[in-house]
Amino acid sequence: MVSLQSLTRSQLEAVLHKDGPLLVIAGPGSGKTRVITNRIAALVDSGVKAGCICAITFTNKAAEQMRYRVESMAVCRGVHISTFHSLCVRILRQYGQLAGINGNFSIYDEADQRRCAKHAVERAKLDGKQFAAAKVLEYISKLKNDLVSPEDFAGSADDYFRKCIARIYSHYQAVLAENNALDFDDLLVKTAYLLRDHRMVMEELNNRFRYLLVDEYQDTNHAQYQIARGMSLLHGNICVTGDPDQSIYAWRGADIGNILEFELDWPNAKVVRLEENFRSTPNILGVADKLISFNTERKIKKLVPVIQKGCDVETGVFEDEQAESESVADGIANLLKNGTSPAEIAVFYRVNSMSRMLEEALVLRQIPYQIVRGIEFYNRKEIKDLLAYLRLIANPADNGAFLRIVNEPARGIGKISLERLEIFASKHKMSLYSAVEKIDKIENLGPAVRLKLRAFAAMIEKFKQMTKKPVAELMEHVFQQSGLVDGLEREDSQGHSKASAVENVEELISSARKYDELAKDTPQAGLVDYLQQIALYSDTDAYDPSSPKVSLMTLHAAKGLEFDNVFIVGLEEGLLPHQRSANDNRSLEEERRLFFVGITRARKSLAVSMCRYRTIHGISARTIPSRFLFEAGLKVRDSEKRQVENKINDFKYDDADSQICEYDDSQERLFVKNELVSHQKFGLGRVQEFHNLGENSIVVVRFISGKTKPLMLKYTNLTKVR
DNA sequence: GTGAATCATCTTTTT
DNA sequence: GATGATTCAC
Repeated sequence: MVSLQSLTRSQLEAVLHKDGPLLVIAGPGSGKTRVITNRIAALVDSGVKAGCICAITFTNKAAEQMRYRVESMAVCRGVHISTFHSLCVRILRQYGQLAGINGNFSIYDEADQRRCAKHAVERAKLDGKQFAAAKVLEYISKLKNDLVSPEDFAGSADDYFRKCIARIYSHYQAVLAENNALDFDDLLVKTAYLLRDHRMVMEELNNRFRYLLVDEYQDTNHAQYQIARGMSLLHGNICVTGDPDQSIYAWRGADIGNILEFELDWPNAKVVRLEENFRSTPNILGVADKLISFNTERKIKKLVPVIQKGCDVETGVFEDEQAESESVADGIANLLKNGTSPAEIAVFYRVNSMSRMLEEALVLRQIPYQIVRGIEFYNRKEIKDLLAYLRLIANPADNGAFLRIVNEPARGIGKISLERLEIFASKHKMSLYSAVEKIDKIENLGPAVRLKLRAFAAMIEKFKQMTKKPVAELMEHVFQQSGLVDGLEREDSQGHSKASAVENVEELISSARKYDELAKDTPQAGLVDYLQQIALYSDTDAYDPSSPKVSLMTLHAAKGLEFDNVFIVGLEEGLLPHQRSANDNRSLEEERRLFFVGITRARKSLAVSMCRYRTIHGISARTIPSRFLFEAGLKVRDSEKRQVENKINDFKYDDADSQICEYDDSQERLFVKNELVSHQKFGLGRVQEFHNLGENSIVVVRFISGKTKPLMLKYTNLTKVR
């Protein structure tokens, strides 16, 4: 335990507040983590049993880190620390039967969900093109996050589209139930309902966890809010920590209102504000502060710097992403040369696809890096295939798993045969797997296919007998016996075997071995538990703070982390703020917070950059500097070194003042919403937004093609149509 | 009926 | 540039 003397007065207040609701509004770098761990220690110190404390974090990784910190204080061993989703899995396995949930449920990932959604659209007899799976799922997910059931929604849906969605939603839930599967959102939804509808569950959980702690509370959605509330209803010992300015998950249903209205919900709540910043230099904080002040929906909060002045935030403008990447890599190489540890350097970007160029530049300079969530490990084909075998073994009702592997490796069981199997299964309301057991009753199947399907089922039955063995052993066995390994080792037409795929599977098996080791003494250990855990594991969790590597990650993944030196790339309109968020003010403010989060990760140095041209979807296009650069007061100037003298570029970004007078100030340069305009390349369009930023004014135009584009007035030839 | 090959489509962020 | 749907050759 850190000596209490080293805490500030407000930190101390939060640490020592024992009973009753507590809201900690903690700005970036304000020592929140320290407060949480010390508060847990203080609770245990005052006689609370460690097992009665439950801390909920946002990511598995955060849980792991907190577990590490808390358990390093020996008395605190036994505190329950997990994410909402893991906690829900545990609750559902224990109490799920009350809501008709079989304990060995599968957890469906995006691909499985898409399949179910398609199925649901079919059953609702609607057009799969008009109701694309991704769109439908997005809608359903929103409903679930708000705890709106299919019945509720069917009752309130008043237009055609919503009525259709309501039908699909209800079919979708039926499909999931048939597969004995829950999707990510269901984990929360079912738990919230369990707490609401079964007083016994609520009481038991309240008695078990006398103290509840929720971190990153600004990013909780309504379902999570209800779960947290239900779990502390009887004792009221709920402590939430977070920062409204760092809410970046509204798109996933996070409700910033949860934190803003905590005091309404718990009128006797104590509120502590941590506004001092022990992390960043005043230079960095100044930029963050200026930027975030452009947001209207916020509680005014100052960032009070504590540490001394450092160097200024650098802004680079580059020709294209290659030049940008090289400059970043050079900058990193320089830092390393001066003795900085690679673990203290990070590069952030808005979208995952932007990592490629950076990687190339780093590889070239032999700089070690780790990429947080690159091509996701658990999304690889070979991994999903093997896991699908295990899923089917654990949960024979899992049609998704069945379809994935019944012909993987190829066994000569084709689409048409499977269609017939599916028709039979749905007619008799059974799973595909049990339909195979009744295969003699199915008409229209060739004798060869019958034989093949029977052999497949026999193989799965054999695997089933091994489920008591350690997961790693079973996995190894399945990998060998299923024929997957042969498929991967066999050389393809170009003479390459998929050695890396085999390596990936080996990695999976060794991680299963680790699981067997760690879980062997817990009562729930086994195949089902393993699969349920792994389903919640994302590659974000692969980030290892102790390894001496430069970190590359999205701005979202950067939440909760800090580094001495930070690079943020791609400060361009359409990218940051992202195109799809530029339409309404709320998501624009979220983009601003996203940049804010990125900025405030940096302790000593921060460099942001943009490109004049960026290649998106194979086409290189002229970009517009992000409005956030101007808002943050960042001077955009050419970085001299890497500039290619290009006469075609009839403009320069440097020293904005020098070019104010490049165009006259007439009314021609002021636009209003819905005004008709014409662009020499894109044609006719209507003004959607106009941001009057002087010479940096931005017009967002929806063109006749249906595309909406942000344009920087000074570089575009936009004329009014009268 | 099966499996490979081509074509078309969409591409933000994540538990 | 990956994923799924469709086509095409066996």
